[in-house]
Amino acid sequence: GPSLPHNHSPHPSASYPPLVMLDSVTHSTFLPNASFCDPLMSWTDLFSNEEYYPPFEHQTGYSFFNDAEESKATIKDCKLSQGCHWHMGLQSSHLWEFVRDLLLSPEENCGILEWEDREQGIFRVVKSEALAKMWGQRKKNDRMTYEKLSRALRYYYKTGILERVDRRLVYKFGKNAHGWQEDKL
DNA sequence: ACGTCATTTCCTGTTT
DNA sequence: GAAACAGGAAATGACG
Repeated sequence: GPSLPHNHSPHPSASYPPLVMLDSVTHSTFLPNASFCDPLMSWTDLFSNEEYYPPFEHQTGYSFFNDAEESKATIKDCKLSQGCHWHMGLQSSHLWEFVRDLLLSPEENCGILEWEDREQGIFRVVKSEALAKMWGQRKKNDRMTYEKLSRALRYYYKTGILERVDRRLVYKFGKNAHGWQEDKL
């Protein structure tokens, strides 16, 4: 597989490592701007805090291989996730689909959501207010808060879209949620 | 114009 | 004490 840089730039003013490209990836279909993350954290934040680099699942086209490829991702690395159909899915109308697509898109995710158990569909909200802002941005609602977003998530327990997990900020996709399982992508 | 759906907003109380 | 969780109730806005 491709070798990825294990060191990331400590500061936005520092030079970025060259964009690593997979053989199968020749161009990006992704939006050129970084508007997805802008309202959530500055570039300074992105490059000065080690915590913003969660374990990363490398992607090629529609398949994953998250086994031994456990390296830290940089924003540039995330560009590798080109070609995945769910990218534009961030336009999805429903909250659970938005959350799902964010979970499946490392670039837009920015460490906001993280899989707790990929196979069982258990995930954790790492940055609650950032998630709320992003959802609010999607709905053009600057008054969105995690408090209100979580209320909407709790309604999903009733419909089987989500299942309850007794841990703070942890949720699980239910039997009526689809499109999140890696072997079905 | 109306009803439904999917939240959004607000709130009071409990828990971590 | 702050941040989450729990839900009830009512308001909203998009849509058919």
